[in-house]
Amino acid sequence: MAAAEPVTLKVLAKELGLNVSTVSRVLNDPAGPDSKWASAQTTARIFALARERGYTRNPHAASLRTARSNMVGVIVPRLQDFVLATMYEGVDEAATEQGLFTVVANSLDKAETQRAKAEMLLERRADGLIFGDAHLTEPYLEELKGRGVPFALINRTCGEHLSVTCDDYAGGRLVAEHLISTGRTRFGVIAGDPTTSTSQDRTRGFLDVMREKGINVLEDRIIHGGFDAAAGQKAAIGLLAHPEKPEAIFAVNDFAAIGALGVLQERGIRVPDDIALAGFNDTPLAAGVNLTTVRSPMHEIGRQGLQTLQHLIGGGTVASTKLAPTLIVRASG
Amino acid sequence: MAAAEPVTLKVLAKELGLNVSTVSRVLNDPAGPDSKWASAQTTARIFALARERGYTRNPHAASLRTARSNMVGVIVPRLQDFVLATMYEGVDEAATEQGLFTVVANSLDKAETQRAKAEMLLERRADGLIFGDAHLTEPYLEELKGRGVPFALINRTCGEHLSVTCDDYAGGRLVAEHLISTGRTRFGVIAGDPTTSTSQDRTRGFLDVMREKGINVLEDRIIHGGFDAAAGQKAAIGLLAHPEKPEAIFAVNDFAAIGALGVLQERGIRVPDDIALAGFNDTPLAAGVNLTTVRSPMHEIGRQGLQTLQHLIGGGTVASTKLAPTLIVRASG
DNA sequence: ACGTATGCCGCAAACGTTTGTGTAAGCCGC
DNA sequence: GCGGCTTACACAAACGTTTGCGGCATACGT
Repeated sequence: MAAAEPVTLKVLAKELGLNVSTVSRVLNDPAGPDSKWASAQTTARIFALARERGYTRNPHAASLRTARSNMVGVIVPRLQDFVLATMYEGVDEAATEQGLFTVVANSLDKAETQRAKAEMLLERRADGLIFGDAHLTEPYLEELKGRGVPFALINRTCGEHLSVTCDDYAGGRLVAEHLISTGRTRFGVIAGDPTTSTSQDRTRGFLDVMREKGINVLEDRIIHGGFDAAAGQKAAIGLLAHPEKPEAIFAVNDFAAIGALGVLQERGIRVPDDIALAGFNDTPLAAGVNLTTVRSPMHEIGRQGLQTLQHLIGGGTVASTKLAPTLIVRASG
Repeated sequence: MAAAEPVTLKVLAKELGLNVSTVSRVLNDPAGPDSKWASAQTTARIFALARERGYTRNPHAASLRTARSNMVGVIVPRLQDFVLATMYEGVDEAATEQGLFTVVANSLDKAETQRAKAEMLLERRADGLIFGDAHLTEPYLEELKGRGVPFALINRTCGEHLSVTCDDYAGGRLVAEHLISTGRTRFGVIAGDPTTSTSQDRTRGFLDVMREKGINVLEDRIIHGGFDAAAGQKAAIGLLAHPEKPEAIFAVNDFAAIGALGVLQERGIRVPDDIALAGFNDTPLAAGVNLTTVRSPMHEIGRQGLQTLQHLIGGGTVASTKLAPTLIVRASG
């Protein structure tokens, strides 16, 4: 067990009687074994020795030289959120395929934290950023654009900034059409954080259908708050406090829906017989509690988010994307 | 809007009429403003200009020179899992406090993927690794130890390897004592993946109490599988297939418990009147569906996991830690 | 007054890559 | 048999840090 000296291009080159530049070029050539940078024989010898010695390029040296880190930073409200965790998985999967790697950070949906984390990632020389926590008014994104930092949004849109999202408006419509088709006429909405596009678009889609069908959803039956189970519980309690209980509730998010479900069960309200309930995203727990919901392609949103960013970095011309949702009808509604 | 040339030590030094070495030393001195590397005046000038120009150290250059990346790699079964996501948040929080940063990867609980991701992280020159996906037999960890790679385990233990976990055995005991105290005598266990310490320790704790109280839990009432809602559903169906239904079910994991809950409700079985149900971890959804469970300090496990690793890297002497769980009694049991 | 300590700072060599440019040898066509 | 073209490599300069060493003052001790 020798001193375990690191195996660098230099030691490979010396052993092969070559210059580091040649070794570097061959090893980096995407053409692989039939690189045009050396004779077939030399190329083979280089690959053989590199493999034998277990050579791995020092990414710090490479990044220093090329001024590219091959790293993209991802900022999400919170990784604990299944939805964002899934999208991040999609981002990371696509990144790995492209030879990139990702670093993720929680913003807790707070502007200052978002900014701090983003700046930290930029200090680490991220080549680009992906935001999963955009709010409808977002001066920081403008600033970044001004600074020429490449970035893309996932999950939530924000103005004209490049984004990959679910077609939330369409998803809201799906739920509305379904619940109306079951014959209900009084509705409540657990609408999530009003400063986000997901909240707004989903409820807008829902309400547009209601309006089109001539159904009036009272303003005070639309309850805003957060996206988690606790917010769902609180909103449900609010909706049930009305003299005329709703016949169906649309929560724009599965977690909020499950929180609401807990309240209903606690009070002995039968679902869906007394009140129907629908969520959004089709997280596994929705299946676990038989919740009607809208499936959004979370993983794919992440994947395309990274691809979009990469095109942007590559200087290509890219446009925002909206992926289609699917209604999943289960026992709750 | 000039060519936006990067602001390096060199440009600072030139502007100040100093040498880069001086600037570097002052900027790196943990003593901060009263560094002993330069006169108070010079130090002030350096800090002033650095701030004005918005200097940020190039981490690639620094890492190249120092051969330390200040990055630790974290490997988890899956970030979608709330429990591991929370632990990772703890890791990352502690890392940020220490001026480190983290990169996380999913292993999907598969040995090959775990190895592949770990090696990728090491190629990126991670200073150390944290595993949240250890299995009871784990040759790779032995190999890493042999190679001198610093690492720590969180969530699950494995042999004598350094770890920070919840005291799962104690948690299992808590559940057993509680369920017995409610007067039930026939039990079923949804035991999760048997190749993990969490599964084994939690069920062993549970069964030890049962044995101590003279209660016999039949072998076929202990159903193994995964840790997710789907596995919970399947296991619950299995348990209900018995002629004598259990009076209480302990799922070693909240998600599995929620899956089981769905099956019970679907069949019109009242919880807890007909069957009591308890989970493990106290995820927010447990509160959402009023599930009795065991609270494990997930975030803190992550934090201490990082601290442990850091001590290990620093050459200190460290021992494994088990953090105490708390029983949370809710409506389900 | 002389030697030594201390404060303050510069010099220069790494760290491991990537990449523009240089240069021999061999082959071609004529 | 000579110019030009390709093949197959070598040379060397960066990229931005960190850090051992050295040097010149001024202050201090005796």
